Amino acid sequence: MRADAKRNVDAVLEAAKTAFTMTGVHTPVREIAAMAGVGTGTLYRHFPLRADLVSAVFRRELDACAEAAAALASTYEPIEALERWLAHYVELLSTKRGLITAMHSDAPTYESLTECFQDPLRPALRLLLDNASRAGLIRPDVETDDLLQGVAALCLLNTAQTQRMVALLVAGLRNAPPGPPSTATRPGR
Amino acid sequence: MRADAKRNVDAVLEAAKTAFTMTGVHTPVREIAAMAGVGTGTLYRHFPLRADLVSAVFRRELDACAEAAAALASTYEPIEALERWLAHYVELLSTKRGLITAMHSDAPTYESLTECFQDPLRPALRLLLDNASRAGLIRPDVETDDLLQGVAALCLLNTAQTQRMVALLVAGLRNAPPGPPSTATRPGR
Amino acid sequence: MRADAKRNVDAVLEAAKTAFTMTGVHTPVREIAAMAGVGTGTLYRHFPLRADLVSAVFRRELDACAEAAAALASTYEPIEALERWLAHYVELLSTKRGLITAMHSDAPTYESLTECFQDPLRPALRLLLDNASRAGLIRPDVETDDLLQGVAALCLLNTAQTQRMVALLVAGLRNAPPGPPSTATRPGR
Amino acid sequence: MRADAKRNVDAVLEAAKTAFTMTGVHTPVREIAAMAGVGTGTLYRHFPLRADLVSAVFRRELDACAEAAAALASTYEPIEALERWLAHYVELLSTKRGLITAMHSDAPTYESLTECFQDPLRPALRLLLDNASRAGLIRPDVETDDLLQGVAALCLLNTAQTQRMVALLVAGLRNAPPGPPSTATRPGR
DNA sequence: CATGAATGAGTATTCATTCAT
DNA sequence: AATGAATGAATACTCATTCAT
Repeated sequence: MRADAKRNVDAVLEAAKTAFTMTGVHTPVREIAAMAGVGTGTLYRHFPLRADLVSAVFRRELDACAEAAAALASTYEPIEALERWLAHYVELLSTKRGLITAMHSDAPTYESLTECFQDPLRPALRLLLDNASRAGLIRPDVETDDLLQGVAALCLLNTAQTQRMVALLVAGLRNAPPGPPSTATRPGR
Repeated sequence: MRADAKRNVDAVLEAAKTAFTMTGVHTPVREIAAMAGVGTGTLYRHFPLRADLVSAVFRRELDACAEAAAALASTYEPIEALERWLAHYVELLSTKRGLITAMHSDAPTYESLTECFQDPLRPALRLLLDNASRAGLIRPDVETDDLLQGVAALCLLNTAQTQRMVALLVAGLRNAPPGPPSTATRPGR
Repeated sequence: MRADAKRNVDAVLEAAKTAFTMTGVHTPVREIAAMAGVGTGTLYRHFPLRADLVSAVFRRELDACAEAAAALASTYEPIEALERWLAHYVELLSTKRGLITAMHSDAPTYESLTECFQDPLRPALRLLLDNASRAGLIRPDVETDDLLQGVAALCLLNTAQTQRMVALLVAGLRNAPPGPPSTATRPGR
Repeated sequence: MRADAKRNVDAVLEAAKTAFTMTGVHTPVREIAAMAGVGTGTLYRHFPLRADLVSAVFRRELDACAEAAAALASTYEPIEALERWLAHYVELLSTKRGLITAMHSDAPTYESLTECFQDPLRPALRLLLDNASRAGLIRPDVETDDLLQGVAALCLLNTAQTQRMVALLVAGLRNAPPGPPSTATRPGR
């Protein structure tokens, strides 16, 4: 990549980050381009889809969130590690205005968005889930994607509600430990 | 209400119902009016706000869902009644994915929507929650609105995922079973 | 006219008067009808054109203004009588929001408006002009309609400006007395 | 400015000029754009506000009118120069009747319009007024803006009427000729 | 006579995306 | 590669006027 191209990409990324914070991920392309001091064409060249730009902007945070999992896993007990990581995840999503809505909009521009966010985080959550599961603290049959997307959806709620609902979800994870007790408590399932 | 007016209102309601299912709640006014065979002015006369139309369309389903609570409560055990009712609720919402995001969009048009949906259902869920709570089967500190909105948010997932997540939520609702793991790690929760 | 019809007309007139003061002469028909407690159809029956309603509302003021001319003529000197009457006229027009604009709009509804206003006032101004003219105080060749419409147009300006311009007009009326002096001062005209 | 952009601007200006003459300044944006053979977006890019377009269209005429003042001032006697310039001004406005009412409509779109028109003409009229005033031919206390706007308002009348009224205004401007009638009746005016 | 329901034309403005320069 | 000009579809909402009830 040529030096000037790189410079442009960086400028766009910077501008988009600000714009997303101020106006949300729906901020018009022109506005972002203007802030970055580039033409819209340039922006499109590097980020053909809005989702590309969005995920690029949040890439660092995403990676940091993913990486945090290992540290948490080695510091806290499985359940607490999971809870703390989900809190990270919730905060990551909740502070991005319009992000959750965009993820569930049917606009083709945002189509790949969910995957972009899910991909780097999947192994992280998998690790935490496996730890807890191996320790017999949670049911073993939970799909990471269910949780990743479910929690993301819950981020539509206000912060306090989201936190309460996520806590409930975690409690639900634990309430059905593998083995006879589970079967006993919830017959017919 | 004049006979012809009534006829028009019904036609609009019918058209809107179809439209909302096909194209979502964002369907242009003109289109709905055309489907109903009326002028846009007529539609506006009866439903000045988009939210009015949306809630009118779903009013019947909402009421039916709300009424179902009592019957379920007297037929099934508290937890099962709750689960079955939530299943109703999920089914009600699942066909209306655009609706959920509309509710959380910041568009002023949809501002009153959350309340319109919550209002008739709140007492219904409250009843079921109280029953289970009084029987000591679930924790007593759950807000109906949290659950109503939380489950609604989860309806953004695909059907299977939604069902799994809602099941998890219900599991989380249930009192932490007496036993070392849960009580020990998270006392007072 | 039947008693109830008369009642309706009065109610409409009353409502329109208020409406015109509050919102200007452009106030929607429906609003006026609603204020009067009648249907729009009723309003249209009695005042098919907006101009009909407007002039009906101001009829009394118009007549009062017209009648004032005789009194002024017999109380003041010709010029002062004229000035005072024009001040009346200006006030009559200036306080009617949107009236002047309506008079000059090309909307067919307002087409007859200028005439409605001019008609009753023409003789009044004619009287005053003739008095001054006969006394040799103003040039004798001034058309009442020119002045009526010219002053009306000047009412588009703000109050102070209107007054200054009307004063200038009156001064202009006087500056060209019939006879040799006039010819001398403005050769070539 | 790119060649193609320039071409478009010119086309729009041309189209708008025609449109304003034919249909008035209210002519729909779409129509003007269509006449110019450009998209509405293009029109908006160059003239974000309707007032921008209007003043751009008349800019040339306005400037020409303003410039004429100096020539007239050096060719004719003060009063005649003034009269001739006002005739220019009247001619300029007479074809733009909708414009005058637009200027006084309370529509925010046209808010800046009065200033746009007044600004370039103010110095021109000032010059002529000062010349006449210094020569003792007219009263010295006349505001340019009063006259500019007053004459504009009078342009709402038909051509002949406008001319007569403007002539009257000019007559009013002239110092009250020495003589009993005027001086006696209205001393100090 | 009165009512008020129905009609539906009319328009500004935004913005994603393309493509000529 | 970059630019940014051009495109033009898409949509809500108002209100005068008519006419069925």
